[in-house]
Parts: sequence; C-alpha cells; structure tokens
Amino acid sequence: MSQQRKAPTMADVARMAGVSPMTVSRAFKSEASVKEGTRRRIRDAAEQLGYVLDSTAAGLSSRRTGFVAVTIPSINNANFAETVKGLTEGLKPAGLQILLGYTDYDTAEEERLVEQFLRRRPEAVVVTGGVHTERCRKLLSNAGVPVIETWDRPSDPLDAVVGFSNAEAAKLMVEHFVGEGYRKIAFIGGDTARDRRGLDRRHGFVEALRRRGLDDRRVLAHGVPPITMREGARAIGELLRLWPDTEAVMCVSDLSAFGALSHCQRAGLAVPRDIALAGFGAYDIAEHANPAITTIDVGARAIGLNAAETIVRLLSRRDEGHDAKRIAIEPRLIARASSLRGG
Amino acid sequence: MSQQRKAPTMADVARMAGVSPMTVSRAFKSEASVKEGTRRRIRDAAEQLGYVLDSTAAGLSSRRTGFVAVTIPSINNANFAETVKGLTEGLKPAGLQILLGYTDYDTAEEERLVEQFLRRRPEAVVVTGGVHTERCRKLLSNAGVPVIETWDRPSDPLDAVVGFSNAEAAKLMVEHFVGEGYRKIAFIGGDTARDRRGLDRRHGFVEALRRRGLDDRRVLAHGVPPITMREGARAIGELLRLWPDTEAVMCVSDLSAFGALSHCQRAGLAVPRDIALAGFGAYDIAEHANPAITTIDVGARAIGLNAAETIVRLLSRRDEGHDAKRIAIEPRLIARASSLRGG
DNA sequence: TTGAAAGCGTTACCAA
DNA sequence: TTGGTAACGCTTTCAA
Repeated sequence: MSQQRKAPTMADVARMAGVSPMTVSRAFKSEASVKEGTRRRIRDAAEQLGYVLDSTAAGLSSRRTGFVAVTIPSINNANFAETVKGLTEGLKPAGLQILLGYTDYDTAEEERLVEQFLRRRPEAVVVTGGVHTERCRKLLSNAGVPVIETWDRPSDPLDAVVGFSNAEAAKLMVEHFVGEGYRKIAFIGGDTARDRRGLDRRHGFVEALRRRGLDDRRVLAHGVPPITMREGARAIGELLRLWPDTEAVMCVSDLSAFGALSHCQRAGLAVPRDIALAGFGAYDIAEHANPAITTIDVGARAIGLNAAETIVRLLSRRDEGHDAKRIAIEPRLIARASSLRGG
Repeated sequence: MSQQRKAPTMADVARMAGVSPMTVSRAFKSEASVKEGTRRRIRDAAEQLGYVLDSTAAGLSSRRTGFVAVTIPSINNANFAETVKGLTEGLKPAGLQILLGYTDYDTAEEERLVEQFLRRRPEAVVVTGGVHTERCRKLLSNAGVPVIETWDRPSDPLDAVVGFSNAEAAKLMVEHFVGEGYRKIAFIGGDTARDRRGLDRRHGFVEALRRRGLDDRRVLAHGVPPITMREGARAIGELLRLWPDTEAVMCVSDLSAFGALSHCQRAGLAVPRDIALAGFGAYDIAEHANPAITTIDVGARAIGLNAAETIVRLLSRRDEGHDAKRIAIEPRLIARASSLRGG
C-alpha cells in the first residue's frame, strides 16, 4: 500500500519501549551491550510499529554507509554476473552490501552512474575496465575511497586493479590455432571502441599473428557492443565472402561465436572440417553447442572474490604501502571440438 | 587513490566562493534562482575542491532520496535485463535513479535485500513475482511507498501489479502443439518451488492438457533455478527414457530448450522430425539455434516501462483511487521450425 | 537573489 | 547498562 503515513523513528520506538533513543540504537547493533530484556522490549516495540532503521541517517552520523558501489557494462552477461556474485560473497563477511549499476558499455553513462553513486558515499567503488572519461577518473580519484578496476590491466590505474590482459588472452588462441595447424586465421569483433576489452583482444590477436609472420588482415568489425549472436552471424558471412579460404576464426565472445557457428551450419559448412571456430568467455552455450566451442575462461568469479578481498584489506589498514594493489587473474584456454583437427 | 582525507562539504565550497552554504545548495539545483555569476563562481569552487553533493544528507533533510529499489532474481538473464532497462528509461524523466539488487531466486534473500533497500528509504520498490516471505510482505506493506510486483499476476497483490499470467502463457503453447497435430506432449521444468513463475507455467500447461483430454503425466522437474542448458539436456534424456513416444516438449525456458535440442541432436534425433521442441522467453538463442526454437515473448521491456509509469503516477497523485493498479501484459507465441510439422 | 535558523534521524562521545 | 548532548551535511522555511 502506498499511503504516505510518516515512517516511525527511533524516538517512537524509544517512547513505546520506555527507553532513550540511544538505547534503541544500541539494541539494533549486535555487539552493543543492552540488557536482554530491554533488547527484547525494544525489538517488540519496533516490530509492532513496523520500524525500519534509517541507514541514511545512520551513515550521516557514523560516516559508514556500509555499501560498495559496483558498475558493470551489462546486466545480461554470465561473466559479469559471476564477478558480481564473487563480490557479494566476498564482501558479506565484512558487513558490506553492494549497490549495482550498469553502464551499457558507455563511458558517459558510467560517469553519470559513478557520480550518482559517489553522492551516496560508498565505502569503495568497483568499476569494470580501465577506460573512463576524464571527469570520471577525477571523480574517482577524489572520492577518498578505494577504487578497484576489474577485467583489465590498465597501464595507468586509478588505484587497485584486479584483472587480466585481454591482449594476452587472445594470444593464447592464436597459439592454439597454430598448434592445430591452421595458418589462415581471422578475428571477428565489434566495430567501435566502446568495448575496450574486446578491442584489446583484437590487438593482441593481430599482434600474435604478425609475430608469427601470418596474414593479419583477416579482421572484421561488426556491430556495437554488446556483440551478440546476430553480429557473429553477419560478420562471418562477410568474412567468408572477403576471404573464402579462411581456416580458423576467433570471435570476440562465445555469443558471437555461436552466431557464427549457426550461420556456417545453415550455409552448409561443417565446423571444424570446413572452418574452425572459437569464442571467448566460457559461456554455457560454448559447452552445449554442436560442436562444442573452444573458448577462454577468464575466471570471472575469481575477479570478484579478489576485488572483494582487496577492498576489505584496503579498508582495514589504510596506511600501508601500495603492495598487492595489482592482482593478476590467469585466463585459461578450453580446447573443444570446434577447433580441433580431429574434431 | 584511497586516502581518507575528509570530503569537502557545502560549507567549504561556500567559504571558497564567498557565499552562504544555502546559496551553494541552490546553485546545484537547476530550478533554483541564483545569479549566473554567483552560480559559476560556486561551480568553479566546487570543481576545484572536488566537491560531490552528499545525497544521503540531502535526502535526510528533504525527505526525497530520488531512487527506486529494484530486485530481480538474476543478473544473468536477458529478460530481466530488458525489464530493468525499461524501468531505467521510464524513471529517468522523473529524476529517479534505480538501485539494483538480485535475489538468486530465493525469497529469503529477497527479504534481506528488501530490508536493506528499505533502510535507504527508496521512493518506490519494484520486486519480481508475487511470492514473498511473510515478513517481506509486511515490510513492503508498511514501507509507505508504492510497491510494484512484476512478471506475475498475484491474486493477493501487495499494491500495484504489472505482469502476465504464466499459466495462460503456457496454455498458448499447448494450443500451438495441438494445432500442429501433436498429442503426446511433455513439459520440462525445475524441481523446486523457487521459481514460482516456472511452476505456474507448468500448472497452466498441465491444466490445458487435461482439458483437452490429453495425457498430462509427461512432466519432468529437474534442477534448481535458474534452469539452464545443462538441466534441459539432462531432463530430456530422462524424459525420452520414461516416455520414448513423446512427440512434443515445452521447456520452461529457451535456455533449457536449447540444452534439450543439443542433447537430442547429439543423440541422433532430428528436431522437429523425431521430436518437436519449444521454449519460453524469446531469448536470442531461440532465434539462432538450428532449427530455430518456438518460444513465447513475454514483453519484458513493456513490463519495465509500465512499472515505471505506474510509479510516477502513484508518486504524483497519491490520493486517487486504486484504478490502474493492475496492468496486464500480453505474451505472444513465436512459432518457429523446432515445432512446425513442415519444419 | 541571498542568508540565518531549525530541523531531518541517527550515532559518537562522555557521563552516570 | 543506560542516557544526554552534540554533531553528521544538507534543505526547508522564513526573513531580508
């Protein structure tokens, strides 16, 4: 019901229980010393009045808001979801709640979101990636709380970093392809700089090809992040028109890899016999597709857990050195039928 | 950087700009009347100090926190993501931000989350589904703000409702199957009551079968929500062992339908020739699978938009009657190759 | 257009 | 174990 009857306050509860507001305040913290009987009376009164603690007032007074702001690019992504779960779990023991926001892969939106969050005085901020607007960087630097950049290893970090090199991860795939005997190798990704992590993968991939003296022009950019099945399907169609002799293709994510796989099969191409395919991210679909799709597991959950641990550490002993402010996660290639010669 | 230098306040900005704190406050609201020069001086001072408004203090004073609490079961779900996007867009013009939380399909977790949110004094609360713990219901009823239940049509709503009948939606699929000539029809879903919406689909499905005098025992429950590809694959294996002559199967979601499809194909069964398949939710994968999977589009985005509109309405004219507190969304069946006789 | 005073609901701090 | 008092940083309200 949406009646605007004014919410009861501690004073109301105190009056009803016959104690001072201060005692009510204590009765709601498990550590504080309140006689058991008093505590029960207070709890009962609160229950009866439908009292709910006002944590904005509490935060104002105690200067502890008890939450960590977390921004992710998308709320429809298994990997970011895992990172958030890791964060949630890792922060729970410290009594920290997370408040979640999504940026739609847009740094301007990220800036707005970060500012909104900062106004609520989070005790730490977790952002995805290492690319932000200039103003956003400034806001975060000035916030006076720990800032964790995740999913990347920026060269000019704001504060702490928990991530991996997307470029290095993509190189794993080139090695895998080459190991399987493929030489005409292509990459399919998004066509804007919005998804910086995807762009880094492409750069790493191309560089690895170049180093091995392989043709590095087979790179196609299609669609705005999030890159989905549709973009993968369209891109591989175009790729095969431009370079029909391509032997192996890495897609920027498993979703676009599946779109590509599906397109190939509809076009009568067998995977991996006619063309090898691989994705990125170790999504469920890569495991369940026919054939199963070779991919890279980035340890999304570990990112969240490590970020949480870093926050708790930075929050407890603020003054110690800048040690362990840069945690590396190791991506891992999962070879599957879609790219195996014998597949 | 995470130094704990105390954040500057309005008083600091005021001092620097040579005005009173009150004028600083005004300078940050676009409607308030402040001389242009004064405003610029204040903005500059704020910029220089790295001042960020403290909206917890602002909310305490003005009794307007400017946010809507939103809880969804999962942050890895295209449908809920669409609903959230609809909400975000619909609330932006009203100056309302959303704060997001996820429950993992667990009403106990929902209760904890709702309580945490309520402590921050949201101006409205949006929850998914119509099933909550008793205490959660009480908390929401007492909150004194609009509460919107979505994705369902509970018979005993807390306040406003924007949703559809999952049972009715599932009946659409029975009609479709029967129309295509199938008679031995099955349903695959989750095995707990955690996902009430999935359970409702099953109930509606079974009831529709019964009404038509068809065998209604071919129902399999497998796995805990969220039901994924893996559960779909396992369940259809078991289903075909128990009732090998089954002609058509609806899965509780497109993800499990894809798992089932994949399993069938690996087992050498052709879809729909040997067995027809359908899902729920109009996920990308249903469109891109081979064959494409018949599904039901529930209008996830419309749910979010309508919920936002309802909130804005309830917030502006509080006293009017209980009209339009129950908005119906119409799910729509999308017939695809996976269930078509000619497929 | 600007300012002063009085809260908003809570907790830190000190005293009993 | 309990209570009183003074903030916390802002906006409302009224006055200039």
